[in-house]
Amino acid sequence: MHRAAPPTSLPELEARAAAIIGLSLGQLAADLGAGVPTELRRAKGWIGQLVEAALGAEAGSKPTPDFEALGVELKTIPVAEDGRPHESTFVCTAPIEGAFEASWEESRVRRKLARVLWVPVWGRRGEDLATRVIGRPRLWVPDPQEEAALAQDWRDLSELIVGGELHRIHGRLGRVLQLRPKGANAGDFAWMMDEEGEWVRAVPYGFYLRARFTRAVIGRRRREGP
DNA sequence: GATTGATCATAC
DNA sequence: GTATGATCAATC
Repeated sequence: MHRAAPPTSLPELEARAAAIIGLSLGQLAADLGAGVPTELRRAKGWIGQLVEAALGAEAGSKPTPDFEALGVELKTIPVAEDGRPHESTFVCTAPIEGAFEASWEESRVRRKLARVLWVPVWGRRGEDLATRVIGRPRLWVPDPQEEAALAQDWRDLSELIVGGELHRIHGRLGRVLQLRPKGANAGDFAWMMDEEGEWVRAVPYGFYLRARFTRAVIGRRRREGP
């Protein structure tokens, strides 16, 4: 797949993102010389990777922002016709004992979400990938209220991990941020410390943004379609 | 229909 | 295995 060179400025990135509004994923893939998977079930990250290539995000698996020089993270988000997100948004894996983060300010969640370029993609579940359409991008910097909500959830949830209260962790906790499994499958595990300080096998967790939070974020001052 | 727990692909 | 990119599918 052809990959654009990284944008050198924020206006350049925003111009590129604006230039692909209204394109179908089929058109975008063709422009980049890429094929279109027949089912997303076997290619869950494909849309994100396609938009990365189109906008010139760095490839690879580095724990750095997609647009490193600009400090911008790219997130595609599947949305319905009314602009509401269909899904939660993965942020990062949760820290395990031995690599926990002492403060919200130093957390990966905060760094990841410092500046996010949201690219909505219209489509219905099960819809042919090629016919889904790129929506209007939004550059998001959390406002003080949003950051406060994120920080509180992060602290509450991190406390459970650091305190080893693993049995209390489930997806219903958190107003805007939640902890959910993030692994290859149910057999996947991580070594974590329980309340007694014993190392135990536990499912690896990840932080996710709730869909209703993302909806509020990308819906700020929305006057037109996504 | 929304949500939670489970799952899929790829790079290094 | 850990990071990246997320959505699936059973259940509420």
